[in-house]
Amino acid sequence: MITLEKLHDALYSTYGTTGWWPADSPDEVIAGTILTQNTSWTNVEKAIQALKANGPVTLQSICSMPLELLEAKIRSSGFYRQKAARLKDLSCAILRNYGSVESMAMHHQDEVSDFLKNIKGVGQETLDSILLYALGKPVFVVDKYTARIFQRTGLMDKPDLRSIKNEVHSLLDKNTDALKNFHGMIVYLGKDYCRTKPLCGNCPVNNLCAYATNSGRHSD
DNA sequence: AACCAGGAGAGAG
DNA sequence: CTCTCTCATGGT
Repeated sequence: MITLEKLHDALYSTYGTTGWWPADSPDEVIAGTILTQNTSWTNVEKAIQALKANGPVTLQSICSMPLELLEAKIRSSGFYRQKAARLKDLSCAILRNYGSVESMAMHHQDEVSDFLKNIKGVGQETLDSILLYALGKPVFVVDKYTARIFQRTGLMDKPDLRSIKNEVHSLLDKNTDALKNFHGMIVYLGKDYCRTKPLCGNCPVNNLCAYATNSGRHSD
């Protein structure tokens, strides 16, 4: 019988401190949250490199960039027309309302959430990723892998967003760094062992890789 | 060469 | 509220 704490500790003994989210600044985190939607991180990295070609990625530079140029730069991340329009709108909206990511971070979580939720392109996971990784709010980010792992390890019968969050929040309290790293370790688990090696023969964390991907599934 | 990647929104039932 | 379709590139 696995517990959430055991899962967390098993991951930690393998991955330790991951340093997730990889970005030079909170502004770059926000760009990344849009670009990575249903897209592999390697494709996102290329887009971010292109954005960085003439200086750091800032909301200001994205907001003032011509849409066509932004589309061209982020093309490698897929869905580039949608993403370019949404990323530009989001960047301008944050600047208009708060002036900067730093001053947005000083507002209360609920207020910022209400603001972001009403922007097209910001769904649940993107919202939580911005809250946690760009603003430092204590929110656990639940992605596809997380739900699968929680279900297939037997941690939960039918994991839904709310119950996953509740359990993790009660384990890690409001420890922002721990919340960042738990999600980071789950990303690493999927990235390192569950994509190119579907059978996950040498997964370092007991049988967890088999649970983290659609390939090599047992039963749902 | 099909299949999928850290999703989100619009429309239908 | 729960499906289903669409958006699109790049790696395996």
